[in-house]
Amino acid sequence: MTDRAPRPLTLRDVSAASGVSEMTVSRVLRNRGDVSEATRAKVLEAAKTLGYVPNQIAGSLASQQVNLVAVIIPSLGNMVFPEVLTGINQVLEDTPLQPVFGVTDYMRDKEERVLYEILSWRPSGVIIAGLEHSDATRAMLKNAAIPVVEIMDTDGNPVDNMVGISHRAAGQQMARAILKQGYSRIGFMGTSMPRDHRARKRFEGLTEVLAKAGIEIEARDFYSGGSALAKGREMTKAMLDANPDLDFLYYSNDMIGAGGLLYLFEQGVDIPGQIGLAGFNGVELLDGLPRRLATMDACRLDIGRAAANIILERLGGSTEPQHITLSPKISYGDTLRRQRRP
Amino acid sequence: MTDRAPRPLTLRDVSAASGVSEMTVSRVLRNRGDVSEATRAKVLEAAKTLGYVPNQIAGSLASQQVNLVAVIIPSLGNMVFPEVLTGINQVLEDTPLQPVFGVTDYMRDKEERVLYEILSWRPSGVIIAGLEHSDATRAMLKNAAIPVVEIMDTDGNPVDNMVGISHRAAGQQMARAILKQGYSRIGFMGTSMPRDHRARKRFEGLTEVLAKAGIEIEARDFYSGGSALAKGREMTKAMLDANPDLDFLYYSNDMIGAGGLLYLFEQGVDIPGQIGLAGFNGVELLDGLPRRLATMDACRLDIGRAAANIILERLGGSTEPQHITLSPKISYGDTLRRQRRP
DNA sequence: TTGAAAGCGCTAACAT
DNA sequence: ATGTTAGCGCTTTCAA
Repeated sequence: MTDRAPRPLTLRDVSAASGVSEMTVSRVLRNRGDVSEATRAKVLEAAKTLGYVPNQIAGSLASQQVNLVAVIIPSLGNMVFPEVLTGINQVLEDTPLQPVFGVTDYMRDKEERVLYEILSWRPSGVIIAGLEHSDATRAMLKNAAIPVVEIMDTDGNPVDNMVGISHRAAGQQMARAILKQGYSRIGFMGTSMPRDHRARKRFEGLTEVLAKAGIEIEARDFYSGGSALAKGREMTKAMLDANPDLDFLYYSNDMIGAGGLLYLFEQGVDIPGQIGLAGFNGVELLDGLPRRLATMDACRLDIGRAAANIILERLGGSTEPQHITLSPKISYGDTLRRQRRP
Repeated sequence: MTDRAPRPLTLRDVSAASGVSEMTVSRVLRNRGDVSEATRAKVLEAAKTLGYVPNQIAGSLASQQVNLVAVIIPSLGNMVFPEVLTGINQVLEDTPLQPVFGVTDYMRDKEERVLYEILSWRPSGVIIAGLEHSDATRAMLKNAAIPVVEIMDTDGNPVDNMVGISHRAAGQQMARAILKQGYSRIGFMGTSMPRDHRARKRFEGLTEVLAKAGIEIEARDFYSGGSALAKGREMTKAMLDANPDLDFLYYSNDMIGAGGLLYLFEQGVDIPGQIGLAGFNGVELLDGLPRRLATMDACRLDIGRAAANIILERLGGSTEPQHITLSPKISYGDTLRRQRRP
């Protein structure tokens, strides 16, 4: 094993090794400006044999350009945000931009700290989940003088750009579908995350439409921690034991919905005849359950891609803030479309 | 809405606003050196009202210290790596260090590119998945002269530190458990990822031990893409249709195992009497299935935490490379321990 | 306890 | 096509 380099190599080293000025070395390494093929080859050769890696810190300071895009998300704990990140990655892959992630754990003050830290790297853009932020956070976003995209949710006023779905509309849409299928005694189960504004908005959208039809949620329950699948099972059992007349269960995510589905399936309950079910997110995973759970796609990959594209366009000179609302479709699966009764 | 700042604020601005030298402002903002309470207050006040955010680019260049830890992983497509990231995050949270992620999609050349890009930020340490890298990648890791931790896998020679489990041993251990329970006609299903060295090593460990007992895998099948749960179902059906005498199915991950389990459960197959099953990863999700699938914990969170701690220790002065092998335990669940036959 | 000077490694701008 | 100069915004080092 070779010894570790005591001091990282600099342009000066490559310059010395190749007999070319630092400036020209820099030009070669960045493919900028006219450089003769001969010197070009010399420089590349020297850089490679030395194992030179450019110092972006110095480069960014000098050029006043930082090829970083800050991405701030609440959690890595389910597949939702990793998928968004994948979308962002896909788009940025072919550009000089690199994503840098920060995780807030759904906490406003942590969001503030993370944003502050990440802004201190002077990124070229920010992608941040949600529209609800502290005043300080909004102020930082505005003062940063860089493109900002707020993602996931479009029910609110963005600082700059936004792309997502309307979770309120999603809840409403689901309520209409439920009513149309003739269900009327409805239970709700979700995570107890007071900070999850999107789940809250879906719930509000649901209850709004139901209320207009004179219907109220008859039971609700919340959980936190543990295996979502197991929780879905337990909560479903408990809710139906306590409210045997329910004919529809709306879950705030597909995993607990899947748990409920498995439980009811094992009990031999007629789905969707006696009880209908729906979740949210459109996780690919569901395609292996005994029944396909009704759900709604949260457009995670598309949101990530769109957000990254907005950043690129804004950096490319476009100046109009973009507000993109994607339209998730209900996927009825096998648990929402009631058999027609004779 | 206020206008956007045309030029980001600098220390100079805070200095001017507070009537204190740049140097002292810098000291206050970093809590370094002795500063009188009076000036301290003045500076903080000025910084806050201006909305000053320090420039780490400049700071890092001047101090030759970059509080970044590079984290290079193959994928965000399942929960394995997000969980590792969570572990890393947890540990780094209370330190000045920030993780920066890069994704390789299980491709060596992409790993090389990503590492090069990320090293150009001069991070203080690198955490990278796996032990199999291109020569260029290994050379960069060595030359970087920073602590490197290779994670997940300990079957091989690390550049510097490593922490993970032996996937070969995991496969062996599972083989022994399978044999001990009296199974002998074994099928294997996994992802067709030639680059997933860890899955390969588990498979090799399995076949080694079986071979010593004079047993060969009787059927194997691989998939790529699509819903793992659905694939598990399909593949299981196909494999058993073609090989009805199999009495054990080993899956390279829990999701396809869960699919197989659901299928067999619906078919009324006696599990684990007629057929035993096992997966790998120990995903929490499994706790809601009709039977608990046998599996092995991949220690993802622990690996992330240990890796981050190693980085901290090495940066703190410790100089001994650490090689940590965690020991996953088989979780027998309900699908591996055969009922005793009378 | 505070300030002044020098320089981190690179690139923009201007020579040649 | 190549080189020179100045300076990015901060911190280290030294002086007061």
